[in-house]
Amino acid sequence: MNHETATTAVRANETLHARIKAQILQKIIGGTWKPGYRLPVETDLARDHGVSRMTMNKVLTQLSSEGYLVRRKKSGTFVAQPRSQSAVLEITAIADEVAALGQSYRWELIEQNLRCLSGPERAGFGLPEDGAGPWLALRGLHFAADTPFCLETRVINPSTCPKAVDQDFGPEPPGSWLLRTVPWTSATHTVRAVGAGTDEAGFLVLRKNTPCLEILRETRTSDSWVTRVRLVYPGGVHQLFAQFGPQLTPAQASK
Amino acid sequence: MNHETATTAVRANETLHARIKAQILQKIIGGTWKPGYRLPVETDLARDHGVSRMTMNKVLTQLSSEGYLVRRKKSGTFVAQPRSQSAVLEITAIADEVAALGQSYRWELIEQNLRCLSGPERAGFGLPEDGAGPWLALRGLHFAADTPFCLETRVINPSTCPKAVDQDFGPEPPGSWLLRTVPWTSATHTVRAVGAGTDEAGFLVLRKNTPCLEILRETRTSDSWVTRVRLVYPGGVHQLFAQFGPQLTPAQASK
DNA sequence: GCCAAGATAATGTATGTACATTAAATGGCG
DNA sequence: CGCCATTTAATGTACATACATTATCTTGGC
Repeated sequence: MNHETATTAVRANETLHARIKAQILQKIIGGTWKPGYRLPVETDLARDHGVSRMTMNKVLTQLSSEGYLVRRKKSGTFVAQPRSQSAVLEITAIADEVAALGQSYRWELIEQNLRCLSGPERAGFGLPEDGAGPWLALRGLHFAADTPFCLETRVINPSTCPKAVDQDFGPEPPGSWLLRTVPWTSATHTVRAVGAGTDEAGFLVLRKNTPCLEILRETRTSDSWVTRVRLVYPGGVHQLFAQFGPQLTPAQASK
Repeated sequence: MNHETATTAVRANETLHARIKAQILQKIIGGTWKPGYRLPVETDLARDHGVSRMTMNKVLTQLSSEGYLVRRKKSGTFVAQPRSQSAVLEITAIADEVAALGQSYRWELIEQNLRCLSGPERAGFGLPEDGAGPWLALRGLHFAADTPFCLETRVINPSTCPKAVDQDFGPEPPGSWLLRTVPWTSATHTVRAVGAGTDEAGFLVLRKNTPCLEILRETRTSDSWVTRVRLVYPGGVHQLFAQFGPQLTPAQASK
């Protein structure tokens, strides 16, 4: 039955549903199927991939429980809207964050340039010394109720996100724009406590050396990075929040 | 076939495998089945619960992918070891953390008392004013290579963990002891940047007001809290690290 | 032209069966 | 006694089938 089209014949030895899951996931994170897109019905997908409905069901159920798809009876199966940024660590798009506090939000662009970075700048983003193409450098301030709330310093990789170069980030901050524009991403966060430097203190209206939370986030698509951002929050004001059950990474059981 | 024993007849209307999953999970988080315990084989469990092997397989597969169980072919199915603390946010048991850096580790107990807390102390743990039973109050320092690395301030709820009262936390820090002792837990983390207070600065050998990461963690079993701990790390030294794909909390798909 | 009742099309759940995979247990042979 | 081949007991995967559930669509009555 399963007649293996030429394209799928490549990677063998994984399980059947794992392979199919990967194919579908590729369409989602690659942006071929955009958020909201309704995919073919289960039975058709099963037929197209040459598997039984049960197997396709397993794939779709998994993708749904992982948050890539949303399924509704009778209506069909849809590509999910990107969850702002990790439901786990509640670092939401900053505008949402402020809105959640019931305060008015404003964004102010400070710099937008396609340029190379200085050594210290590169170090601040954890970027290597070598791959030094010109990048889109951005900086801006987020205000809540007219008080500066977060200083954002960002680079965008123009080779993975060329559209960003022509975009004007005056009206809309790059975070939410990227969220809308770039398909699916995974992110890495690093959190530290730092004292406000001279310019941070200036922008955030703090005394120098006030403790601040620094969040460094690297966002990637499949294999190259899209953007790196450093967010500096006045320490006491902001807090991260995370909740866990025992989950992920199956532990070793003793014999 | 499914003759519904008196005990299981209680909660109806959930799906079959959800109910069975809940029953098994209860044995795990309740501690009836301890970490490392080998559970009956799939076919027996299926028979005992009056369902098909496939259904039981679904339950066990899910619990395994959620990290409660570990399954090995031929060997059987085992209750997983509690994953130190959230594989997600890599806040591991502190000794592991230091070991990962390849440094020698030492723990030094400062205080261990069954007593009531002062108002400010309670506030520091985010505890309410009312429920003010006497608690086990602990404080101690973690050293890496003979440098103080983290100041730990903790309360343990004696009503959920009575054994802790008689335990001597001189040799072993309470974090890892609890990890071994208390069955399964979920945790809530709050992260802030603070300036070192007078006593923190003293213990950690810092100048007052040095930026520090403060991690407040509340650990719970099913419905009451077990312990609350405040960990204060010198800012630059420590960093949290978290990696995400899009996951959890299925998003709404547009129609 | 509106509303309600029923049909329908999609996903959701459960079962039975078959065979694959793997690592432990076993047994025989040197 | 120890090693290697074989058996076997457990989980892992895939398929076919049946029926349940539910939101949408359709149809018929007024």
